[in-house]
Amino acid sequence: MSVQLTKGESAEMYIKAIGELTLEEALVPISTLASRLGISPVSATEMVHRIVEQGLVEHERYKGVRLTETGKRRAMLVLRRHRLWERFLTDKLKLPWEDVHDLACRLEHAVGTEVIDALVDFLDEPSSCPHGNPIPNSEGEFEYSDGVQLNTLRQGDEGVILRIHPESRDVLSFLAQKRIKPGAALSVIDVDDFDGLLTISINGVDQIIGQRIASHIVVAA
Amino acid sequence: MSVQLTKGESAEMYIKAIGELTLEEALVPISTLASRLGISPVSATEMVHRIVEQGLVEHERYKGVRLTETGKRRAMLVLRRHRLWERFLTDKLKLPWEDVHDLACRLEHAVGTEVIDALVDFLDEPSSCPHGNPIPNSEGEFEYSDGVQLNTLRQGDEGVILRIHPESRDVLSFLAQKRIKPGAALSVIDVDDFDGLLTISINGVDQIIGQRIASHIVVAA
DNA sequence: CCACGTTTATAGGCTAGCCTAAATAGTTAG
DNA sequence: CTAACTATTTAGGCTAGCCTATAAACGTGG
Ligand SMILES: [Mn+2]
Ligand SMILES: [Mn+2]
Ligand SMILES: [Mn+2]
Ligand SMILES: [Mn+2]
Repeated sequence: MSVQLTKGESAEMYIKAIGELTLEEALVPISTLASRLGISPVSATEMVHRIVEQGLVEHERYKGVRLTETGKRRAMLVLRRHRLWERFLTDKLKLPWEDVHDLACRLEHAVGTEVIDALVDFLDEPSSCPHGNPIPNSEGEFEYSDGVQLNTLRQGDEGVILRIHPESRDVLSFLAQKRIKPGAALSVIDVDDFDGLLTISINGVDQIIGQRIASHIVVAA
Repeated sequence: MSVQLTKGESAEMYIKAIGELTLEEALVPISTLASRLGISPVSATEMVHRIVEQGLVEHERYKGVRLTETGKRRAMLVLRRHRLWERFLTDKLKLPWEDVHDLACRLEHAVGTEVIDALVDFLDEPSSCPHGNPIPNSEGEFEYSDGVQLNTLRQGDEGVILRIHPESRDVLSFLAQKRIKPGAALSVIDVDDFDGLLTISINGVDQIIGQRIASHIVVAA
């Protein structure tokens, strides 16, 4: 009769986070990981030791962590589940763009391949999440299309928004409110000399946004 | 940025199980609960104390447990989520009848009202799970249509299968294999004098089934 | 009415994940 | 080359959920 409750969702969140942070730096400091997960550095270190034991990551002392091949595959499969659930929640259930990220973060741990494969069929093999990030295939492989962070653009530059990365509820609801989404064309009207505030024209409207938020917006190169 | 992992799935499983077992006896002995959940009686007793503290159940010493109003509502909402996910998994994802119960048992804890309400719309407000059990409404209310357990029928009795209850992977795959599902008409050809083996005619085929499995099959009165 | 079986409690233990405070080790800028 | 800063470890603690072994309390059949 036994029912079996999950355990080990944490490990999945750790490797997923490492996978996402690896896009920025090859070696992720445990402190960065800890703050991303909202966990104390001490606890993060403990958990890192556990997942090192499990062969999911390598740790270079005082430098940071890196996923092993196994770990990378596992992490990408979590990301796959996450992004597929996001597609389902937005496309089929019509839930708000800014809500689905957190909801998918719960669902991503609940069920495995059987459901996910069926979900892929049901959704007609989508290639990206609603926020523009690519969905890894069943082997955990995927490619990011080339793009640059909006905060690196200068006055006069133009481009189309490719994706929002990394995703978080705060960032997404801020952007939803300003109607800034993947697919939108934009041009940089001005970049402030002091704080780097960007004045951009998007959907025919001028908006002023800061460096922090701009770093989450990836624009086609 | 904190991520928040669930905890408390166990409590949901306990109250759900109590809710289901209450159909048979008003006061559920902790031992019954324990064996249903595949947990030791000592651990089940501990957990019962915790959910008593939380006001979800009442415990009559040496008799058993009973859901409080709050507990009943909560339990029925878990059941609601469970049965809705089952419908989704069978109707939309085309997953096997006998697989969806266990899968839904994972999904039922993952997300709350926002997703479930949207799911109800998406599924066009289904009234029962694929195994014939009614889906409680958003207040946790529902009604079982009248029915009797197949093992209480005698030779010559006829009826239509209403539902399978209680559900479990073993029971469902056994029945799937024998193509015994809700909606099917059956008649009792014979009841064995010694072990109560039932010979039934269903879908034009004769089948012999035991008392244990027959007790999971509810037939229209 | 009392012995036997069931139910509950007690005692002692375990793992996963989290925490803080304080000590120590490594890196790097000046 | 060392002080300051950062990264990690150590120590000590906590909760939720599980476990086994053993003891005590209860309730009922004969
Ligand atoms: Mn998650
Ligand atoms: Mn996304
Ligand atoms: Mn469950
Ligand atoms: Mn069902």
